[in-house]
Amino acid sequence: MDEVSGFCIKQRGGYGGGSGGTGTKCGRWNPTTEQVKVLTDLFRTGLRTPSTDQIQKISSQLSFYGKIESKNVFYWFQNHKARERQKRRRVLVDEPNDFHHQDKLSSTKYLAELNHISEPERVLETLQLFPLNSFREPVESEKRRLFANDYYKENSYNIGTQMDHPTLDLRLSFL
Amino acid sequence: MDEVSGFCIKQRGGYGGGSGGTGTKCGRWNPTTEQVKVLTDLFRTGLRTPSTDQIQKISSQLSFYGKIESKNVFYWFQNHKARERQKRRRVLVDEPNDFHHQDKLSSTKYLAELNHISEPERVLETLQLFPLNSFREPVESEKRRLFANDYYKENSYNIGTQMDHPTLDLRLSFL
DNA sequence: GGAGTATGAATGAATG
DNA sequence: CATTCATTCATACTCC
Repeated sequence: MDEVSGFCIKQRGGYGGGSGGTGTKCGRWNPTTEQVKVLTDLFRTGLRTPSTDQIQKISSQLSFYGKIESKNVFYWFQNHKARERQKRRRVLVDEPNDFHHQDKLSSTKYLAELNHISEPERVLETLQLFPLNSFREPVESEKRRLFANDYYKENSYNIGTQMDHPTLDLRLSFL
Repeated sequence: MDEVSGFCIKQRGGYGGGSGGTGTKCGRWNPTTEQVKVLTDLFRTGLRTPSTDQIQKISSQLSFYGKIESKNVFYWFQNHKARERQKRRRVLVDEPNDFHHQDKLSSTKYLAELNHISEPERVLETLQLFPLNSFREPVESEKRRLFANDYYKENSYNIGTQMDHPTLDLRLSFL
């Protein structure tokens, strides 16, 4: 990630062949740094969803640096793409406010605040159903539970405002 | 990827937590006791895998107590759930004979955790209970995408005759 | 102050 | 493509 050490020297690269059963638990692919570098370069170049052919070729090339299979390349791109998207989505809605240093409330008071407006909403998760047929004619590819509207922005919760009723219920009411 | 960025670029400038990791340097998120408390309460309530927007909301709330990002919440739940499962599995396998190996563990933390887990714990969220398939039943769903036919050959490197040495050059021209 | 542990972070491997 | 699980790495913390 960003602020982490750059000195992670894993013992990767150990794809030794044979060597008597390889006591090492070669459960999953452990890419070498060269392999990672090449893959990252490819990604940076713009490659996001390589075709089967491309995967084959990449795998062949990378096999020079160590054991690798096509599915590893496939998964690598899948994961890399998904995680970059995820990270972007999070950071987008994350940092804006750093109001976290004015006056520290006690834990009980905070919990009380979380209970504000104990709506009988009872959000049990997995029910993100809400009509979105208002704009845009529903394209066939509009299915998917894309509840995560990318333009999800500020959520005003009145952090430091009126609050009483210091119960320790904490029913996730703010969710 | 950008995992090669020096050391701490991040400073968790004082938000003097109630206790816990105050005074820590920078590097990785060090939750305050209040944050941990709230997260644990949420977990106890039954929340195990919060959705993206739930994560964001939780993060927003917890940011009052100190620096926090969405990914921290994400990882927290991920780890907490995984380790509880891991622990449970370990205990399950670890009980071949009913020896009171309680003396060996001798840790109040362990006891506390046992006490914690044995709680009824109603999961109010997409519980995938129903261990119908928990008994092997090797219904092979390992379809392995389209890469079951991996042409990877261990002895034929240098397919394109273009690399002969890990020079990291690799112009990506083979695509 | 080093061993052992708790835990944050990362990622490979899936599944739907 | 979104989400999840398992495993591992890295580090903060605790206790001799």
